[in-house]
Amino acid sequence: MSVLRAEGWLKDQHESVLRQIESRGRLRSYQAKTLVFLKGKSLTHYFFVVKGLVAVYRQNSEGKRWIASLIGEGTFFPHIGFDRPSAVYPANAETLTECTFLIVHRKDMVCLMREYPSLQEHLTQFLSEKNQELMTRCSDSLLESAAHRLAQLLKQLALQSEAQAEDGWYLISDTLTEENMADYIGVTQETVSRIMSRFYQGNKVKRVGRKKIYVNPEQLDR
DNA sequence: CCATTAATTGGCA
DNA sequence: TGCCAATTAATGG
Repeated sequence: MSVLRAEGWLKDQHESVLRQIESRGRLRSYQAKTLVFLKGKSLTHYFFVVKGLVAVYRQNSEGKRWIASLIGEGTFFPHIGFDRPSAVYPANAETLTECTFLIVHRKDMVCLMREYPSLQEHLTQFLSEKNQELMTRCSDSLLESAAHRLAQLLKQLALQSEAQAEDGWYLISDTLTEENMADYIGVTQETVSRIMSRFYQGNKVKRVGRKKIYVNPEQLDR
């Protein structure tokens, strides 16, 4: 039954609300690197991430892409279209890992918002936070170095996973490839690799195999 | 063990 | 920094 937990975006929501959302959605699993929706297509569904990680991105005609936002467990996407029946998806979305979503029709989502004011309020707050994040990322892209942007991303992932912290080190496991990070901060994967090498040498980041990345947020700030 | 995919490195624009 | 090429390393059957 309860696949949605009161964590992440749904934190502080009553159990009854979670169940209502669940009752109006259907579960579906996707393999890694699967397209979820395309930019410009009619916005018919919202996706709650029960498991996995998704990239919402735009791409130019030459194939270069920019990840506008990373969607992890406990939140949903896209973040627009609640007000307009004719809304279209604002970007493409692709699973970076194997994923499980609770998929809800746009219309049902709108009804839920109306029926549960707490959800509506939550959404407003959530959107304003996202707005701030986006502004910061955009200004960082123009004002800060690539190393700084990568550091911000790693810290965000570290604190977000918040699972395994030990003496200042956080584990980020099995999520982003360096290519994903590159698409997120707007550089090539070679550049990410070189910056990562500097982080290893500066004891800001450690790596075990290809999958486990340990981050030390404090060292990263120096 | 092999095939595939990811990460690293050097050279040059 | 980006782009290309070559190489090495890890991962998943």
